[in-house]
Amino acid sequence: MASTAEKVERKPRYLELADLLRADILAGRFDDTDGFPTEAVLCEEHGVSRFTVREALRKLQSEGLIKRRRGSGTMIQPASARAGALHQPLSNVDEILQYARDTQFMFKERGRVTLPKKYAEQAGLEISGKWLHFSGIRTQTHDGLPIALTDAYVHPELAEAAQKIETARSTIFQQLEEHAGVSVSRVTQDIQAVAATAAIADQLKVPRRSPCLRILRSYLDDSGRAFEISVSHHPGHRFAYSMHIDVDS
Amino acid sequence: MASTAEKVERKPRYLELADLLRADILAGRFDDTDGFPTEAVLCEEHGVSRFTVREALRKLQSEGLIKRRRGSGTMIQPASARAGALHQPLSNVDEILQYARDTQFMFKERGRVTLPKKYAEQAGLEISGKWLHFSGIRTQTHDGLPIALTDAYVHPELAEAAQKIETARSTIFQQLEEHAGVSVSRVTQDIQAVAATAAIADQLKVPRRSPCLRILRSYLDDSGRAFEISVSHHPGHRFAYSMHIDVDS
DNA sequence: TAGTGGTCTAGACCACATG
DNA sequence: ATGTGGTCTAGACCACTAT
Repeated sequence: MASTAEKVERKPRYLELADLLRADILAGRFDDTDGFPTEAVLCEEHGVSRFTVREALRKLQSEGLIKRRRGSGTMIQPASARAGALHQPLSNVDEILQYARDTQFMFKERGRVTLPKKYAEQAGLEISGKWLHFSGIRTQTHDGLPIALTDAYVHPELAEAAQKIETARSTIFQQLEEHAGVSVSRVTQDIQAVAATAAIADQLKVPRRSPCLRILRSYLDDSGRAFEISVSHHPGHRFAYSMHIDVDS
Repeated sequence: MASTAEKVERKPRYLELADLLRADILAGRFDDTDGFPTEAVLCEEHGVSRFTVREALRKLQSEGLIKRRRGSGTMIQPASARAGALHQPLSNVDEILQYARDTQFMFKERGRVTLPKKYAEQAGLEISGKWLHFSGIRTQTHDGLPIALTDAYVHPELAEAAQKIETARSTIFQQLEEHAGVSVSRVTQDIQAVAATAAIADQLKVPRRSPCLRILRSYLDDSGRAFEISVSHHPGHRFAYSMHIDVDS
């Protein structure tokens, strides 16, 4: 029998609903009216239970799009307070990945090396095997000044799959997810202020020993193994790491 | 009538449960046995519904204490990767507040000033009125070396209530919550690498112009008003800002 | 196949904010 | 007084993992 009812949906309903509402918010579709709909309204409009609605709204809230208050209702969070020009806003998981997904680096492969000792220590890893090394630089579009210098290292066991990585395409961990069958389950970050070494200063076009923000990221899979380590240096004058956190209680 | 049944509990049950389980985890009470209990077990043991259990576990998960996988079960997240000694771990909202709640500063009141222009700009505020200024320093317990130099500014409208702040007690925003009737609803952070000025270098006991991590925090209330701004400088060598992020999807 | 956590329903009561 | 979101119950089915 030919199936007429398309059964394409694989996403949970609450995520579908969240996608819908997110699009509506970003399109400004609630700005004119009396604001954001009530839970009860959303239940009826979309024919789902309150649980599903609340899960969807929880997601949007964690993304900083909405704000909810008992008694008052749900309000759309203004995208304001983006004063400083050169900020890199990151709030939750999605955004930090977005940060990586939406930008493209030009990487170069640098061959296989042992993980630099200081990075391995800070990431809590034992030094083992030869990791595949990439390095790249990101520049601002309008003035061409570099804002990030990144070194990335791929776990020895994935190095083979990592050979297929195209340096002009998306991010490394994204391509690893595609080709090596791993998936990011957790990201850890260490942020520190360091003085630019000569090599870094030259590439970032800043004076030597000038302050740099160093971000060390570990990408962990389900089993907690770090399959990629990246170290980024950002010029202190041109880069601020910005984040917001909602208080739930 | 004398009430025999004590009605002390004000916290929701899922938070009580989360507190219980958190204490058990940190006490290592699940290390020996077969691991963390099942949802069903927790439901029965504590006489609550699955919803309550799941809310509690969601909390612990967001704190990075546990990790859950469909089919496998709930596992305690190893407290590993705490290699570097001087890390300040922050993961979610609660933890950033914890960070403030669990530590105590010794502040001094510095009188009323206009908000420094560069901080006001970065926080997206208009300069208005005289903010009450506090400053303080935090040192490591074991060697007495300073790891943070903080300047905090309280909104003019709350300055009166802020006069009552005891400089030896808990944090400023915590005391503001008590006495001024405001409550933190959101925290924004800007993290940047800067060179230590002479004054800062001297107090942090680091060479002048050495790299510092500068964290600018805005504490916002329900209506989105920043009622406190704080600026902390941390010595780059002795301080790393560490955070982890779980990927939900 | 059995058991886990993930999703979902249809109810209920409550604390809180607003008119 | 009404309506909001926050908490909570008692069920159910499903996707996934382990055995």
